[in-house]
Amino acid sequence: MSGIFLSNILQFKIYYLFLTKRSVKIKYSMSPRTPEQFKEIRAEKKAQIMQAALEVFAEKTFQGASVSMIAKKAGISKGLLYNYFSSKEDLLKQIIWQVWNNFVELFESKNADNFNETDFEEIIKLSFDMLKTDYKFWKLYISLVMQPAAIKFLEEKIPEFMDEYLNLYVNYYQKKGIKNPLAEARLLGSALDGVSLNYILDPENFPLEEVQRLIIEKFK
Amino acid sequence: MSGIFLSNILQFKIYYLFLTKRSVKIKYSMSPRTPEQFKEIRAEKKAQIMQAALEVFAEKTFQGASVSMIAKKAGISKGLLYNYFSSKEDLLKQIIWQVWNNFVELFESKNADNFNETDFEEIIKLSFDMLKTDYKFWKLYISLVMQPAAIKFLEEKIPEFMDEYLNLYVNYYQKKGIKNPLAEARLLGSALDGVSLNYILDPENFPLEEVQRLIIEKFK
Amino acid sequence: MSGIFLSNILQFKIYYLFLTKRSVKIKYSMSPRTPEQFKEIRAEKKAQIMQAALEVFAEKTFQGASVSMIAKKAGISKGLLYNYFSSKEDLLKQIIWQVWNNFVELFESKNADNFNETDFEEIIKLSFDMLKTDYKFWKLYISLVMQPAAIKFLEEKIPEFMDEYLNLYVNYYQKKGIKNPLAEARLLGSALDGVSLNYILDPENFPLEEVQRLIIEKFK
Amino acid sequence: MSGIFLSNILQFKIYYLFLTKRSVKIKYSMSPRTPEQFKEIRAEKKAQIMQAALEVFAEKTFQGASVSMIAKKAGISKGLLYNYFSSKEDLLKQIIWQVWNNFVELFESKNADNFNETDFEEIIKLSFDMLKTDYKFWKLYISLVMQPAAIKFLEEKIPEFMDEYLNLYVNYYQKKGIKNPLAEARLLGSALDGVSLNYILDPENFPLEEVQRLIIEKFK
DNA sequence: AATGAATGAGCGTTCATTCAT
DNA sequence: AATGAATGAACGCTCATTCAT
Repeated sequence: MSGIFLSNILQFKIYYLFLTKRSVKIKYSMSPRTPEQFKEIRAEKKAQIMQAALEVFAEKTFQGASVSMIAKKAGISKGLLYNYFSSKEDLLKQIIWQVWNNFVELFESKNADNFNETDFEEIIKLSFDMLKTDYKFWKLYISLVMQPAAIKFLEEKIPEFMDEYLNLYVNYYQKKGIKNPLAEARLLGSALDGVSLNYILDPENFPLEEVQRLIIEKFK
Repeated sequence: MSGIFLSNILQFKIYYLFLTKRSVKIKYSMSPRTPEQFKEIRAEKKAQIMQAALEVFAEKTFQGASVSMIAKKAGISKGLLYNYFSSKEDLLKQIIWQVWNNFVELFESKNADNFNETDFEEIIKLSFDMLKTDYKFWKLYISLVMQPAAIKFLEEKIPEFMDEYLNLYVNYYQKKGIKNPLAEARLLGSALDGVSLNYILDPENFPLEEVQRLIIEKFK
Repeated sequence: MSGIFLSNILQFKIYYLFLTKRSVKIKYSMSPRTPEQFKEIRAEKKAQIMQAALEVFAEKTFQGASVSMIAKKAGISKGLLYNYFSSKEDLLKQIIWQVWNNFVELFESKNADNFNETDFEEIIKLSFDMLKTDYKFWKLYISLVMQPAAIKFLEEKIPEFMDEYLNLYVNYYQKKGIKNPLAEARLLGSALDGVSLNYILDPENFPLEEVQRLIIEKFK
Repeated sequence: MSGIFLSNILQFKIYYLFLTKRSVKIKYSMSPRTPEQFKEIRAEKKAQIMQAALEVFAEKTFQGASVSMIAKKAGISKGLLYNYFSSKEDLLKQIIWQVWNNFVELFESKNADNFNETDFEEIIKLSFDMLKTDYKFWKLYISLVMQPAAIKFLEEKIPEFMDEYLNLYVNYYQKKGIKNPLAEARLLGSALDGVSLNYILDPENFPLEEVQRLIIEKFK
């Protein structure tokens, strides 16, 4: 596994919005529902459950969270949850994978060859921006993804993706003539992870702006 | 909370030794025991239980670990465990606090004024050395300390200690004329955290030596 | 209760046909339906559900069968099932009673006075024939009728019918001058039950033909 | 599967006594328990649970019986039941196998060569005697053993034992010069099964004595 | 100091049944 | 007539904790 799982959080934005924008209650017409309406209802309810589960898992640990708590937070009955997810573990798996797939998909769209200093600065800035704006989501996500239960699901996905991710930075540093580009890339990833973690744990006292400037200065 | 909880792991060494050196089975004479011997037996058994609990908690999460598992791993009966700890939560609390107290105590003995470049390099080297040598312990410790249940106990202790810890590095950077010494110190702490985390998660592929050199180069 | 509930299976033939002949999918015209057509649709769907339920009950036990399974096997929604049967127990009750009523009705039409040796031999032969030909149905039926839940419903019905059934054979043996006609009749019934059971449980190794001959030889 | 599973019930006597004789409450001394005492307590409690389970399974079906009911009937808590049996299914399995093993063990001790007419008559008489005396146990046992869940466990055991059982009677009839000894043996087994079943279902009206005489007369 | 039998609350999950559409 | 989302009670099972010995 590697540093990417905390840093480079930028890309989750879209998923996050997707996850949350639907939690508004929608009133349906009284006419018989079309299959499309059923699907829409299901999709919304599913997102609603996943959001609730993410919060409870983050606060209590996967093992410490009970299906009752999740159902209560989602405003549904315990039984209905099993209409959408085959088990508590399936619920976790779907949360993890959906986030991860969004992440990977977006990341793969980047072209490693064109990655220049401006891109670097921009991506760092955006990442820090995200961390600040979506503080609540990242707190949840980090809490979740650090748990053994979550890592279990991620472990099989990460290796294949890892090279590609590192390559972006390794190439970048190589082109800049840095001596040990891999170490440089791994340290950058680690630093981003560490910053994310420390900011999440103590957002009020962590000097995020200045640290961001320092990272750009030291790693650009 | 802050970056210190993962980085600067050096100081745990002594506690670690304390914790493990006693897990050797000792045979006692059959003659009537003195009160001192009783105390010693109690102390040893307690350490033995805590060590077992640390391992089980790390592997299974606090919530996922059962008292039965811990008792089994410690080689005692479930009932006896409650002779030493009033509850599972108390067991966790005592583990966390004992580690923490050892940490704080040792750290406070350092003199911030004498901290020079040689010390810096040395402390970083020692930290990385520890990470490598006591890999298993740190894996356990990090797994444990990242759990919400553990963080709950640490949260009340950390703030008072935080300033002192940061001061060491803030002073160091101040004396060196660095522009923003606090940001520099927090980034260093974060980087150390991130490195610890990434190395623990993938020790075989992480270029620890080179990353260590890079850190000294960038942060000295 | 008594031996009749397994033996003398001949009489179920008509009911069996009634139950199965309707499980063929029938296409209806799209023109507005007459009330009679509605009734017919209802009747057919009911038979279709009962057939599905019989199979699931037999395989899984009444308690082990779920309404979902039955609805699925019948090709309808769970909700619709409750349009035809007020509860799972009602479904079982209706299956049992319908089989039973067909059985009784047919049996009562026989005239005990005319029952001679030729009739005896014929009825035994027919019974064994049925057992072989409709093996699958009898397996289901026996599995179902041996369950406490089914016996509960049968228990109230049987006594009134018992005498009549036994009378057929008691009269027969009386006319033949057998010493204890009741015991003879009950042993015959028991033997037929036992044979049915054993054949159903192990059809490949049970020497049905020879056993049939033996029964005629010993009980005629 | 075959007829033996109901008939020839004689051999269970010892097990039955074993199962029931222990359900008397025993008071233990107040001194610390020796390991032997623990074992004894466990064995007794286990028998007590098995007896309760046999009764509930028989009345409600394996699937219809709940662990709560069994625990209640056994006078213990639900949790304790799992101290003795790893699952509800394990409980069923242990009941079935223990009965079965006792049965097989005793049966195998019989010598097929010495089996003469006196033995035959005696074994039939004893069987019928058992059925009458231990009516309650046989009712339970038959109800249990007819359930799919129980048959599942027996199925693997029976075939190897079947031949031996049949051989006893096949040899017997062969020596007597009967034409089709296998069919004769299977019919006898079936008749005994049927009689057991019918007697159990309606003990007050079934003419057990006379039927017994008839069987000896017809099958000796 | 030490055991392990015993409890009971709560877990994840299933399922008969209802109901809005 | 027909659907399937929704409920809630009860299921099998686990486990932190207690207690007699």
